[in-house]
Amino acid sequence: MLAVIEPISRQSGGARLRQHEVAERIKQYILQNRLRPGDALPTEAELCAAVGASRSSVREAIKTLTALDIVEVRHGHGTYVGRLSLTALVESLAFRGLLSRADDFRVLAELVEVRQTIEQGLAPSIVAALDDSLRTGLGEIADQMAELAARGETFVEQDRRFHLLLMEPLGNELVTQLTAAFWDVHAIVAPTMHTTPESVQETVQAHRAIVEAAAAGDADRLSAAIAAHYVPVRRHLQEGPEVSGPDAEEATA
Amino acid sequence: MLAVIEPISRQSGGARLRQHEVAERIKQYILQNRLRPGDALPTEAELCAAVGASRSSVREAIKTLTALDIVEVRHGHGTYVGRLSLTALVESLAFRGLLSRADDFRVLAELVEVRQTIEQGLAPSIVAALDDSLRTGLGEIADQMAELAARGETFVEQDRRFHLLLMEPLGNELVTQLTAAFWDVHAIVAPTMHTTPESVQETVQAHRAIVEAAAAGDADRLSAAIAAHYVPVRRHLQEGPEVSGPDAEEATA
DNA sequence: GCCAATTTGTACGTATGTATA
DNA sequence: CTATACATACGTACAAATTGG
Repeated sequence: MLAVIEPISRQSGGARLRQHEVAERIKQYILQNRLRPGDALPTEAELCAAVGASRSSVREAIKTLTALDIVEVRHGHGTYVGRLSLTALVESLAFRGLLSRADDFRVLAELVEVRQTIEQGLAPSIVAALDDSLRTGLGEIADQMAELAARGETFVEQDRRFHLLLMEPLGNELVTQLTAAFWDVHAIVAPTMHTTPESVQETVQAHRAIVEAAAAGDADRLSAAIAAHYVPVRRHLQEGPEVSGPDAEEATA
Repeated sequence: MLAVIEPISRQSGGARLRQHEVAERIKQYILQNRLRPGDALPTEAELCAAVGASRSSVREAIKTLTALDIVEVRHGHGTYVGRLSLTALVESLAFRGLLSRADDFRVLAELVEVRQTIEQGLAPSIVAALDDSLRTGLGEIADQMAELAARGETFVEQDRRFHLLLMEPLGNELVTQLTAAFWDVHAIVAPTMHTTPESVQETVQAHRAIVEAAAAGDADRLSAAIAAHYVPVRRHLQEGPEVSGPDAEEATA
């Protein structure tokens, strides 16, 4: 079972780091055995014996792969193939945004441009893949937003689900995950962004317009509605960093 | 200097892992001291003393942050703030692609759809930001491609530079980095993709058409040229996995 | 609920490789 | 070339979490 992993030759050409070699071996092991997310990996002790490295090196290699969600470790249970999510992208981009947040929101502005480009560009595909359940689903979320806004409450989770539901019928898992990732980054870097009463109403109306355009099956109208949706977001980002979010301690958690 | 980092209280609410706490402290240290990529971080020994953790925990935390390019370690020199690149996204997506490659190219097909959506969606902005140096730059790369193709050689690096140069004038660093990242993922998962003589010629012509459309300042024509550019790519992906690339050992390196 | 086995997490000491002065 | 500072690797011991009897 572990025969596929061969010990590392000390003098193997490139004098690279031990942990890198080990990480490569583990990736190869997953690929060659065609493992899937959730499948069990050898224990640390077995890996040490298999690749001929110390436990420290094996653990540091595992740490790297864990950060990329290639492997997943459960304390006291074992090591498994990870879900290969985009958590690494979220953490990396979020930290970049937090670093530049004090100066300006350039990173976030760029992110919004990417989000808008993707959503508008996929508008034709969205109307083509339209579905009754999707129509009603989007409508319900928009209704919930209006309700919550009327009560003076926020609707961050509804907003996230709305944009994910919009992308879901495309059947493109990467698009869905990128949408979620970008939304999460935005939420981490500027969580309390549009909370003024006016922009809340503006946002509710924008989502309504998107629902109606999608229901009408008009791609151009949908594209325009999406563009309008991001107008208040862009405006807040240009107003400067004084809107601010929580302190660094909580933001990175 | 290190006073900002406070020791970790054992009983601080969530009974989380040591290394996670340490990683958070390091991130906070970077944020609170407003460090920039390349700035020096305390040595491992100093970090140990500052957060009250052992070398093992500190090193594992650093490993996690290194994978996200939040910190960068130079052997025998020290630890520094990382460049915050998208290497983590590349590694993660590339491995996902390699995992599914044996079965199909679904992941890669999804990636191409995202690339095409972004490039087409930004076509209007590109023609708006057009520049003489950009025009000539794109033209030169296209010429090089044609030359190399005539000699029966490949032009992977030219292809990469072409698409990066196309995005550069937008001034959106995230778009540029995402373009590079997606291209790299594609190159890792399917490096020897379009090498049949016909598709090579097709690709050369496609890039020519993009240059001409951009030079003409016609956004719709540019969008169409980009769409045409991806047609042969999509075709190869649909043809199935038998085109194959290198074995797993080299692919993950 | 308790105990024991397995597995990962943390700590510490030591030696080695690497870069700088 | 020597000395110093630092990261890397190895090994051992123990703590914490999970599972099963």
